Amino acid sequence: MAENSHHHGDLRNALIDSALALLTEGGRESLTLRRAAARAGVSHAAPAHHFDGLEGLLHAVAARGFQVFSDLMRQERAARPADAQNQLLGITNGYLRFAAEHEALFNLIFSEPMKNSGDADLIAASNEAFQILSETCALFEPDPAGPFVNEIRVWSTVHGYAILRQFDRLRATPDSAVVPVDLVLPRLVPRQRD
Amino acid sequence: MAENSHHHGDLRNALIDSALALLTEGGRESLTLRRAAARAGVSHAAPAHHFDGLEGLLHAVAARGFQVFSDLMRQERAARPADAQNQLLGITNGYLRFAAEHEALFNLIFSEPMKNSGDADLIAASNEAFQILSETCALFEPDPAGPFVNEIRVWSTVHGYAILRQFDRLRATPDSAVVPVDLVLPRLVPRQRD
DNA sequence: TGTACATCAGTGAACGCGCGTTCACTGATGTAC
DNA sequence: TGTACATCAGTGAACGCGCGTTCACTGATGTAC
Repeated sequence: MAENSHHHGDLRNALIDSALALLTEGGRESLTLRRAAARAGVSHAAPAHHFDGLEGLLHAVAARGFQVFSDLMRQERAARPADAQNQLLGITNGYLRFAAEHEALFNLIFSEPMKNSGDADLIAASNEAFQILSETCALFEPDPAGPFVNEIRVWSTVHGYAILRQFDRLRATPDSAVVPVDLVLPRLVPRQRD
Repeated sequence: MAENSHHHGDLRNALIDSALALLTEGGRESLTLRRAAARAGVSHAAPAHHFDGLEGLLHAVAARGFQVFSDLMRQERAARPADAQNQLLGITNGYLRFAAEHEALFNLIFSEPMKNSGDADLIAASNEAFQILSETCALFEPDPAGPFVNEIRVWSTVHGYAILRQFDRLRATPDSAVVPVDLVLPRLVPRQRD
């Protein structure tokens, strides 16, 4: 692909990269189609060839966000011993790292416009992330109350914990220590080997 | 106060009311200073006399949001038997009702611009809501791991549960039943009477 | 291999829009005396 | 009680801004033959 070419080659991905950078630097409010285009070194009309408006770009960014999210969880899980408890801690650690290190992106993927998006890529990426959490919960005995109960318990807890941390609500007073996530997670029973 | 008066009388509160209505009808994106003014039947320049820009209005709306939040929790708690478990269920029910019935407002009060706001009213209202949850947790034995652990466990769980519900993630498949919150909350030990 | 041509991705000017903000103003309210 | 006056809350015109979108265009790419 020639330098100064009229054709970019992979503008779609370049725009998503630019959008992620804008998000990181200035949060959701500083992410616009025009800014993403400028940052990718392209005219402001160019994105229209790749995304269905700003919302289309947001969906694509969120889909990419879920991929980063999944990668972090898998990475943290792989770095730990294979027993259920450690695997779960890996997942939750990845979850919390994502919320902390990619705060604006984390907030975006769980924001209003991502509900019922209908965007196939986004739905797939989101399902994949949730799948990772689910399969790790499968290392434990199912809660007697029914299937999927453990998944929701873990997932609710870690998500809420991430949000409370964003608002610095994890300590009783400004002086006291933060309550660590290990103390907060439900205590599940590892599945018996047969 | 005369009809058609040049002076409104209680414009500040009227603007907050208008803002809440806009929020309910169209979400955060449809809440602007100009629209709130128009809805309150006042010129678009009037809000400047009462709020420090859009952000000031948002903070005031969020403070009011936390009051509604607190009221709902107290109301649900008061409607139940006095034992610890029922009181806690009341609180969480209020929490979840607020998230469901005032979704945009719920999302606003936990949104980026509300972090480190420095707005005294907002901080007070937010502390009050959290206080209600804390005092209800005080009906249970503290977790041996330390103070404030139960608070964070309950709070993380119910908050995460509310978010997952917004994204319809409380069921394993579109056909299966929603996992109810009672199964998800941590099982705490009621405090012994002395 | 070369030529003609269709397709496609990016350009740049132009558009209208709603936004927050400023400003001189006005008219009502409240206070001093 | 009445008058003068300061204060304050709301007006309406005007501003500049960045936004998304449209449109005719151009130049590169890819394909048919």
